Amino acid sequence: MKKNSLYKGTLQNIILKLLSREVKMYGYQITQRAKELTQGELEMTEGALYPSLHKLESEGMITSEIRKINGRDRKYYLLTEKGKRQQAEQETEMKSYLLNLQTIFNV
Amino acid sequence: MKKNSLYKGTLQNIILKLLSREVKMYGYQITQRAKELTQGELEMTEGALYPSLHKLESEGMITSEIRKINGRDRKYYLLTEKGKRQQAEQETEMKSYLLNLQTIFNV
DNA sequence: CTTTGATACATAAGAAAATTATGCATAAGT
DNA sequence: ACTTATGCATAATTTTCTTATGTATCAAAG
Repeated sequence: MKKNSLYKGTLQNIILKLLSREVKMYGYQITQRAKELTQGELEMTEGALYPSLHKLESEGMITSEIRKINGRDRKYYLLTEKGKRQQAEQETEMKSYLLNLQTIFNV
Repeated sequence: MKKNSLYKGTLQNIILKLLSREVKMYGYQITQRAKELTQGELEMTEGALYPSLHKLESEGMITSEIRKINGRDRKYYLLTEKGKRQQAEQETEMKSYLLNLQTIFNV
């Protein structure tokens, strides 16, 4: 992600979380959603996003389907059952991680 | 750090924060403090910690002084003025980062 | 009295995960 | 015609870790 290198290591977790809140999403949409939610602070780069999506798919966490929208192809991704379990697990870790950082930074 | 790869990218920030709360600290002490504050969840590895400290020193963010304690050498590190400014800046970024993740994960 | 675990620092090799750069293609606005 | 936004993809490089290894002191245990 651009701008703030703190996000390093959180990309996969964020992708799974965003997917868990929708039936399906496509790559570009994920970048825009992340940007909206963070007031423009989190700008996912394509070079990080797409390889990460491919990895998740190869691991069976998500599946894809291509739809032609307005004459253009979009590749939608959706969580598998395995991906849903993984997402729940990673969300637990994320919450613990956030609490730990709050402790260290006395927020 | 061991266990949870979410911490990737936060090491330098955490080191500076811990140093900002003490007059000085040595490497091993930093690992123990981090572990305490996170109930054992954050275990900094030496292979990540020491190179990071050396980098911070080479950048003028911290200085070091060796003290012989109980017949053994300890290398204490302390923030420079530049390091204090850097720490304050990074802490601001960290807080924004935490708020953004809380938004994404609706915590 | 020797071995183990904790303390203490350091570095090299390799892996993981990002950035940067590039490529292709369509649609909409100026 | 040109630029910006949309949309996906991959290669080269860099950053930042993990893992492994090395050195050394001290205390406790057997």
